[in-house]
Amino acid sequence: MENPEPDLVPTRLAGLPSWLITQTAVRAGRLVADGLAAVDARGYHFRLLATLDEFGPASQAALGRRSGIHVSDVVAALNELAEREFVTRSPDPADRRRNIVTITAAGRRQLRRLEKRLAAVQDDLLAPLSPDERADLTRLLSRVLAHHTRPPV
Amino acid sequence: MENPEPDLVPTRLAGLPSWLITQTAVRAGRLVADGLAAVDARGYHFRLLATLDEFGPASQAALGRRSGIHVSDVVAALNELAEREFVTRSPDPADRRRNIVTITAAGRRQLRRLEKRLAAVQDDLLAPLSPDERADLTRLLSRVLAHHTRPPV
DNA sequence: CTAATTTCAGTCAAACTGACATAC
DNA sequence: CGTATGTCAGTTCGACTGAAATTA
Repeated sequence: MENPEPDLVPTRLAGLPSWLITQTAVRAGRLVADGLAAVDARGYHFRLLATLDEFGPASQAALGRRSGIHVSDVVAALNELAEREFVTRSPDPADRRRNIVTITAAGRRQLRRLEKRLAAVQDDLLAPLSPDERADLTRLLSRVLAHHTRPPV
Repeated sequence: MENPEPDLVPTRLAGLPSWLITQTAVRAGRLVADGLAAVDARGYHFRLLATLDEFGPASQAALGRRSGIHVSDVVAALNELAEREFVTRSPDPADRRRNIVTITAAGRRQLRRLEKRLAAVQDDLLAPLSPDERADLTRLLSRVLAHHTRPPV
């Protein structure tokens, strides 16, 4: 019982930027989820693996701040990643509250698979746009997003 | 325990269009939800009221197709709207499977309130963009969205 | 004492799934 | 018969909330 194709879409919706953004995000999210599901992963996994690979080992709290994932969700996602041995958790001797999370070699291989999938997704998602238009869209969205992301103190 | 401000965001995320779109959508969704919550409404309410106002009375199934809301969610949202007397449901004499849903005068007043709120939200959301840039963004998103919305047969 | 970290057990809105009864 | 409609109960993902235990 999937959502059927739309009839006429009300112009009050179709012209509303917030609606365009959230609806496009629904489509983007589906493409991403499908792409990652083929490798038995989801968005949080990519975000955490990419963050670990780019910044190196980190505490769960730091990981959450960098990836934009809530700390409590970091716990759950890391459980899943650790179970598949894509990351390891070890206590920080310098601060016994912390876990130091490290990406493994298998985790890096998985990350490469996820990146490959995601590159294909971007191409699919932005299919109707020329390279210049894709750059425009990226630039505009980056500015909007930055404006709504108060800088870290 | 809200999500803290981001540290450095990994460039692998920050440059990914799918990530920009979904993250911007998170911000947009928050602004919309907050704006509508002030009038004790949510997104589904606006979408249904706007659809009813624009196309007139309709069955729940047609309403779902036009607003992009799943039929089963239309049921729940209409329950909420009917309880506040913003819409009425009456059986269709010509097809006894159907309910004919109609917006009431109070519903139209509520819709006007919601539209006012949403106009302010758009302005807030797109604050860093010039009018031309806003139009560019809207145009680009419309094209992407249209491409991923197969036309009704 | 306050603050940060990890963890757990929830909530929430939006989208979706599966099933059922009823009517066309 | 197959299909459309309305309804209900349940799930999923991402984001968030509140609280507890531990340690700095």
